[in-house]
Amino acid sequence: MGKAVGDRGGVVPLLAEAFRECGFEGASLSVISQRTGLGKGSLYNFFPGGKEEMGAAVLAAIDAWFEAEVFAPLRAAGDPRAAITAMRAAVDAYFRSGRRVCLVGAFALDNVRERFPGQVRDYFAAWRDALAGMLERGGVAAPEAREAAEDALIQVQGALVLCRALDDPEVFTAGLARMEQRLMTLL
Amino acid sequence: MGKAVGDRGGVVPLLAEAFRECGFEGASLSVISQRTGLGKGSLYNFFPGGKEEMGAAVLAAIDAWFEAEVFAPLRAAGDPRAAITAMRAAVDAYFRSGRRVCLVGAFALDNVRERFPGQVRDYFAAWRDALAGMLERGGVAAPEAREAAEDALIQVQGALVLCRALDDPEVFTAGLARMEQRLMTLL
DNA sequence: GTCTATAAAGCGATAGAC
DNA sequence: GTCTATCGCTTTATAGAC
Repeated sequence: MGKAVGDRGGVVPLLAEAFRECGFEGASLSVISQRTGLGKGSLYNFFPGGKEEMGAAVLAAIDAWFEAEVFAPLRAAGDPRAAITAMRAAVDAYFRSGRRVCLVGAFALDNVRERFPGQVRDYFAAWRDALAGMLERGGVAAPEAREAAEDALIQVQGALVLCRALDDPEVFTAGLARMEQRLMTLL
Repeated sequence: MGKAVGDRGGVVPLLAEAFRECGFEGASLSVISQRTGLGKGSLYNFFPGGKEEMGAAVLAAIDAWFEAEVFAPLRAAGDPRAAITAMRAAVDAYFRSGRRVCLVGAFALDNVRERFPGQVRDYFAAWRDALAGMLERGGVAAPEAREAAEDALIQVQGALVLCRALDDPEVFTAGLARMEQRLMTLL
């Protein structure tokens, strides 16, 4: 049984958790119905496009969160070293120190990716570009900044995979620490 | 339509490709039937346990390949630097420069993981331990060797995720190169 | 050993009462 | 706006002919 949620905006976070924990295909409408406390009729009232629209809404919400909490701060002027530490803290909090999966990364590996190719790509591209831009403002040359940004994203995603596979949260925490340290040495 | 394969051993690679390209849930029996050219009756003759047994057989085959081509060479005595280069080459070839997904990593992110927890964990643990042991023989202290090994695995898995998400094979190639370089600087 | 036919269950999605 | 009932389809798995 799930919570009672009044509007579409309140449903999206529950959908996101369902997709994260069960996978997009594994989160059937009956699972979603149980978790949200809403009947299928209500779900289709909020999302006439069905699961496809639910997935798109969840990806949009994730992108909006990162835009506000991670990308925008990176783009804002400010101490680069402080920005890196803030990014690390936000990422660690969001992924609950590795206990939470990155839905966008999971979609990318799965063939669910082919249903939301633009949203998956844009999420990572926006993150990479925001981080690379910040590094450039900190004095790093453009090609090196871009490579370092890609490397940081790889570190986050890889740490999530290995952390889940080994079932060891420390793997994620240590990986994030190395990511932060490597970015710091560039500045 | 698929190839005609005579025995169970010949079917497993086709199953692996089906799971990689469609995901474990997305690779339905009808898809598998088409790709292997075998009817459902034949498939259940080879794998009485159904998809569960197919998944386990594929994971076992992947583990066997890496055991022979990656883990064992790492455990064998020999020049550590040459061993690192050989590992990089084997990994790059196996994942087809990023165009192929790591099924074990995909299972780890998806909740399919809960169906094969031991096999997913053992694959990464064996890789990490073989690599860490090789680094130790090269003179790296045990804790640093283990961390470097975990970091290398993170690099591979993260590069596969980002490469797929951005649809850019160069992301994988560059990530592997950084992995190799970082391991080299330890020796 | 391989096939076709079929069973039983679950899926996403819809209709219509309230 | 929310529910229940139901549609049509696909799923995994089995049975039985050959």
